[in-house]
Amino acid sequence: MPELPEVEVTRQGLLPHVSGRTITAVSCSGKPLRQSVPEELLQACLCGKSISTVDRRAKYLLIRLQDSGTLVIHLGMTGRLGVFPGAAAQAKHDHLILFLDNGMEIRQNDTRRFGSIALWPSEQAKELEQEFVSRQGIEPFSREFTGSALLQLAGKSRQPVKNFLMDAHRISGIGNIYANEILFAAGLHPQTPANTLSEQQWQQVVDTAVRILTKAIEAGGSTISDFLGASGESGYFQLQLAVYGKEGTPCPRCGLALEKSVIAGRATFFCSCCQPL
DNA sequence: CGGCGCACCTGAGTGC
DNA sequence: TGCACTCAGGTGCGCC
Repeated sequence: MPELPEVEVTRQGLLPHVSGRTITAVSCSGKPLRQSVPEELLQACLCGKSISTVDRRAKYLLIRLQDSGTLVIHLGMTGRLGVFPGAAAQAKHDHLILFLDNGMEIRQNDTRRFGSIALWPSEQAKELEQEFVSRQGIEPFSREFTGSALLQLAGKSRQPVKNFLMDAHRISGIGNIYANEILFAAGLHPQTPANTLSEQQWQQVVDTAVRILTKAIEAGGSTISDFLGASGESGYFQLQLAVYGKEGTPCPRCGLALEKSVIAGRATFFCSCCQPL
């Protein structure tokens, strides 16, 4: 599910309910996620610690502890985080529960288990975070996200621009849905080889991406008041989508039927008139 | 090295 | 109703 906007909305929803709270106990389902969950490490490093804040980097949530340790959660395709009263029934596929000192619980739920949970213990947090950051692509809400930076990143790559946008090692946070939406809004065919875009066109991609991601976060923000106990359910929202999942329906700009194809194994939606190759 | 295909996993939807 | 099959918004590995 989550792309950058959903993760950011989860962060914003989580923050007021967890910052300053102390974790009193930890419970794991025992089932592996993408990697196995380091249960003993979590028990040792989380119990008795208070949460200072929650940050986001790319699609990862960074739950910061007062001792500078960091709990790193990736939601994968189906992951959710929510804050529940202890009395609330647990859900199928809850894999991590953090018990808080006010009787509430942070619950991580992930049906397909494509997510991940890791911990940077305080002693190694700095270097582990540096290593982590070095693997991530440009953050769309950072100053480095510019047309000239993308032009340079693209270099000679003939990779379709859609794959380029979705490549987390180059740009972080843009998944299949928003890649489709951004390219439609920017008037670029998803198959356009990355090395053929001008700096101006990259700048157009940058501006469009920021606009669409911002709108999506705002749309999600309106549901944050329901965050508590909702398992993120209402924290997930859908920006009004122009093309994703809409093959056969009229293009919102020109009225021609939208098309669907598969690029790199991912469903791709576009208007062949507004996004010429 | 770059780029593609695939595997990881469960569940929802579809068609017979 | 049941079964078989397809598809799903992420990521990283292996392979050419």
